[in-house]
Amino acid sequence: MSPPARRTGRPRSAEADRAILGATRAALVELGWSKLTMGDVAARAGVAKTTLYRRWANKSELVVDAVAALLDEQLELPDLGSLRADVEETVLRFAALLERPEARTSLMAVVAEATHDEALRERIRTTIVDRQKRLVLLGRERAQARGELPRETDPAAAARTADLIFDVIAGAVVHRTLVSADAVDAPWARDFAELLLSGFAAAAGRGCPTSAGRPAPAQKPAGSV
Amino acid sequence: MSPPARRTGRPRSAEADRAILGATRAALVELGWSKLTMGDVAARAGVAKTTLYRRWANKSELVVDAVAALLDEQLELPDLGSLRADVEETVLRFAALLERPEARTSLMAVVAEATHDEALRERIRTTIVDRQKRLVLLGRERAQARGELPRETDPAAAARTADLIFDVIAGAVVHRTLVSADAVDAPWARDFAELLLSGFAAAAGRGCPTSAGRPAPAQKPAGSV
DNA sequence: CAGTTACGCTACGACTCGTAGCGTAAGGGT
DNA sequence: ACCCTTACGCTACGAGTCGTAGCGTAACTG
Repeated sequence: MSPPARRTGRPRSAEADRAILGATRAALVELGWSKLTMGDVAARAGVAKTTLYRRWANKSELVVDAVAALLDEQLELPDLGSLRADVEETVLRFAALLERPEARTSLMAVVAEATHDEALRERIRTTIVDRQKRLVLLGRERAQARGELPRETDPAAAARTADLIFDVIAGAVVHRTLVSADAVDAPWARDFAELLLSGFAAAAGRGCPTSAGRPAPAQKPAGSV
Repeated sequence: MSPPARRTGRPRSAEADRAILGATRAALVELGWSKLTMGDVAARAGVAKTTLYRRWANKSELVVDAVAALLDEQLELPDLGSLRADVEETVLRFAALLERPEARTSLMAVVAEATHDEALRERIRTTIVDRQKRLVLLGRERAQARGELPRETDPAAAARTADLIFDVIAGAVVHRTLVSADAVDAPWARDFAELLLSGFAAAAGRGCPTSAGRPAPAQKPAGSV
């Protein structure tokens, strides 16, 4: 995207970049995705509409970048001394981010567009998904250092598990917030962390899975997961 | 929605209703959400554009109804004899549904619109969310009958747990499919069910969280991948 | 200073939206 | 049968958006 080329000519205005992304977020707050127009963003940013099109091919790509910047600013992994506490806090922070109108309205819209736009899908993957997956990897590292989780022997299985955890956490919070339209509050985060750490039986009010009333179901052969 | 009124005059054509919803789904497959136009749907359905607007105020409401019909057709709870198997199968069925282009592209788009449209949010809640939550309630009933889950004493807590499970399952599948853009296949469903039933420790290795021991060959330092 | 690239501005055709107005089709009440 | 009411198809329309082209000017490089 930024080949070493372009050493000559007038450089692009970094000021304009910031103004445009800021204007995009402001417009998302007021108008939402569907009523946001390129012309409006340009006017807010004090820039010509053509300048937008020189940098982004369409509305979707512009909004992806605006949202990615927001995520990077806001999401950090807490270190509260236990896996459970870190999960709860991360869930709450992510939920707080989704409270922002510009995040709510655009995240889903961009994903929707991406369902029939391969280039946009790739941009989301690199700009948002991969960037946030590091939180899971880091959290696992810390939990392992604390002895809360075993260290995996199979790196491929470990990567699969990390992806799974990422989708479960991010997916649950997004679904609760945007689809079910319910609040992600402290009690919910606590229940959710409990479910993640101990599974169904615990979430239903108990400790270990084997105490659920009958012997735990047959396990898979070693080496899986 | 259908007040006892309107007993006089020409009745609305049920044929037109079906044609319109069918045309909407077909258009979603070919064009996706953003390029779908009311005029195009009308043409496909063989009706006048004004007929669409007499029934739905805008594109979002039309698509919500088209998708809700699709969900009702497709989602049933399997009964395979164990909670684990039922969860896996439900995950796979839901994923198969999300493979359909008309479902992928419109579910997210409609949710995005709903973030700044209270009426649409309500329509989604009653038309989609509440309808599918029954799957969770039914699944729990069966698991309790089999002795796989304890019966809750507190109905309020039980309801909270059911909502939680619903968001976790639906959210994880949607996120995996549409955001991470990875396949929800049998191995993933198996890992996911394992996580839901037994929690982190099981997904990362085995047994109860307290047994997290296991000799740990020092793995890569932080920040890999 | 010459070459190159970015910027602001204006204008434009193509398209979609959602509505209004009209004449016609299809039922119900008496 | 007759009117009344409502739905339908059709056409036309103003408003708004999209994305691009063309122009003159600004900024930076060697």
